[in-house]
Amino acid sequence: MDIQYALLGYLSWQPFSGYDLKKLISESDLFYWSGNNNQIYNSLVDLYKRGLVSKEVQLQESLPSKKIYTITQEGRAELHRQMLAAPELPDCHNNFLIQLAWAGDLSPEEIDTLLASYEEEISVQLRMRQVRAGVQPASDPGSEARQPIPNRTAREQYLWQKIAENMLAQYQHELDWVRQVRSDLSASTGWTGCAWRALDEDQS
Amino acid sequence: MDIQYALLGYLSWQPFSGYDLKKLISESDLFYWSGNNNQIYNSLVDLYKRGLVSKEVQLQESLPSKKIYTITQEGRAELHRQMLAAPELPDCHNNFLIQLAWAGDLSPEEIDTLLASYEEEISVQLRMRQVRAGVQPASDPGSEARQPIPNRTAREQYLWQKIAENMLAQYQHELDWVRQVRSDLSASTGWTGCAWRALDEDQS
DNA sequence: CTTGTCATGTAAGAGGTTACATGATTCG
DNA sequence: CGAATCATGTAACCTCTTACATGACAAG
Repeated sequence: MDIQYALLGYLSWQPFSGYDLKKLISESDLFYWSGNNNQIYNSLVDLYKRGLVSKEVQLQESLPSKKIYTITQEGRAELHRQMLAAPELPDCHNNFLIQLAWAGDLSPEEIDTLLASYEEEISVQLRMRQVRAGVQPASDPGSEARQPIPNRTAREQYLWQKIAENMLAQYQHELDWVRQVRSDLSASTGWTGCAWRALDEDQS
Repeated sequence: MDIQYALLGYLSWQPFSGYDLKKLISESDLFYWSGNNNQIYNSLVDLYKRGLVSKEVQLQESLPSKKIYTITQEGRAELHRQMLAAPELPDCHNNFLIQLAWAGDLSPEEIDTLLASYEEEISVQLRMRQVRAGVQPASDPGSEARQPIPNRTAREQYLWQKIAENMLAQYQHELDWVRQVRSDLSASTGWTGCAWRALDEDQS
């Protein structure tokens, strides 16, 4: 349950409703999230049961009533405990690599088409995330980087920036990798269209 | 269900038992896997129901009987269809980044301890995977790179090598990143132990 | 005498996804 | 008139993880 940790983290800044938290999490690239609310509302109920947050219902005229959650002392203690926990290794589920692993029997053209569409997807994703992270393409002066919650400490801002850089660099690396694989493969079919095929048939 | 795809992939090489497949998958770094067998045996049953593999029971004296699975024509067709499917984006679950996101209130020493233990874990993992992938530390002539199934085509071998490089590079990048963050943070507490603290208290 | 290998499975539970449900209001 | 926003939730489902179960044999 790492979504709970994220919820508790946001609530350590200020009280929020479930709806607010949903938006914060869906707008942030840090939290991989299915996009549906069920998990957040259930987690909040659970946090409440465990006494880590308190709840206050705000009635609104002609709008559904809000539930404002506030972090408790126990919540802050739990958050602090989690902060110091032994770090986990990242686990990356890259289905494309699995797909590629068995793609050796495809024709060079088919493989290249596959790699090209992966390259395109990664590059779109990278650009999207760059924009959201406030990386501007050197021109385009308008549109400031989004700053959802200001007034954080300098160290915290530094950490958030480094986290964003980490994730962007991963997409960048993936893009460089796929481009390199494509150029390798096209180079080797380039010299000798049948060199690969000859090798292949040699061993099969 | 990407484990099924991997199973079908291995079975496209040659027939295997569930136990064999379990070992292949657990020894390979490509497939993130909980380490338990349930998923594999169930997936094989499912593949069998869908007619993608056939099954043959081999009785052995004084050993449990084996079930040897062989890929069918429909299985090969399905594998080929999956090969050409639209690639998915990688989804990386890096819990450490989430942990770090809320660690801004820790003391510089506590953050560095946290980063140091992450660095250690990544570096251990990287070395382990380098060894398994056959990357030798320039000395140490013995111990060849493991080659579970030889007789693959040259293109396939190239792809598997690139896949391994991709994953190693990701760990390497993670290691570089955490080292850079550590040196940044220690540098800024170095010049002025209280510069950070002053900034922090300014804004809180 | 305990641990590991061979070889298969069941059962329970945690976790996450998809879809459905409500109902007023505002914007194009 | 249809779609999006605000705001919360339920129910069914699928996947994955954890733990348990068997039973002979070999190695330290």
